[in-house]
Amino acid sequence: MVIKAARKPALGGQECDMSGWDAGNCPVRDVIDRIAGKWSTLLLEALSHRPYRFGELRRLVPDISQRMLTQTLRDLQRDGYIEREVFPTKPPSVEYRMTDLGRSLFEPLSKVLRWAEKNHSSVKAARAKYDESELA
Amino acid sequence: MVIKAARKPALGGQECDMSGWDAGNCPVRDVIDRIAGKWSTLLLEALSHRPYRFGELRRLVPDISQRMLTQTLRDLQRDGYIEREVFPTKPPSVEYRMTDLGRSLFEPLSKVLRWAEKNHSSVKAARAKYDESELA
DNA sequence: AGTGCTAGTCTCTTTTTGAGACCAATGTTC
DNA sequence: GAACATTGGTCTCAAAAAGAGACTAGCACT
Repeated sequence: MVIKAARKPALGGQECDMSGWDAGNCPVRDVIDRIAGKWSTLLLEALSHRPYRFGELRRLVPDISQRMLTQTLRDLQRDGYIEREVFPTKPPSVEYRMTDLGRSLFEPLSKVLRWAEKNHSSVKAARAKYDESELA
Repeated sequence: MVIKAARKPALGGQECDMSGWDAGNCPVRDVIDRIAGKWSTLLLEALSHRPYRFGELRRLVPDISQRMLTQTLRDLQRDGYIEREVFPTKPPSVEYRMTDLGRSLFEPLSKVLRWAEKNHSSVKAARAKYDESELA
């Protein structure tokens, strides 16, 4: 067929293995989908430094809504990355702190964060280039 | 870590200086927000193995809509992680392949993916525990 | 002559997110 | 002693994003 002949040969010459990579039902997605949220990494980053209370996190991340802060914290807690402790103070305060599991996740995750920090300019350059070529 | 409350946005507009961690305006967020999408990591994982065509990716990830596949690929391309090449075959085919920048990103990212794979059971256990305690 | 392939786009509906009011109990201020 | 702020949320409604599915074009195959 013409299409196959004209196409550039694929790398490796081996059909994708995909062993352990079930797109529809894989464990990786089950975990990643949760920490891939817009706010999850941000909160994990914050809580990797030290425990924070709800209001502190809210001030720390000014553009998160209370609703999403509550929800994201609850999701992270449910997956076992952070703990929630209520202190019976006068207005009861709530503290969130990272668990061992969370710390273990944050170790590789922080490397992606550092990559992002380091390569931000390359990404911005790529965007500028793309936007310019699209303009034509 | 020092938390600065919202100050008057001066010339630069940078408000939060938390030892290199600017919540509101930081390069890390600018990069992470894009690769934190539901489908981004999945497509990067696929394209890390070998180049794929649009339809191949669609079959590979059956539960992505064509709309989101197009959009996610375009975002990844815009940020410079993947390249798009059109082959003038009879029904024109389009191939997507990872760039050097994409590969450089995928190196730390793949470690998170492997963490997810390895710790899936811990996360599932945490969820079960949480759900049970919530039920009470 | 009908069907399928290609890589999308367009529209419509459903889900997710954001903005902001509201809560109850206490503490501080005037 | 009345007003107002602070605690960690929840609730509602509007806006944005995502999903489902129809539609496109030219050509190959049957």
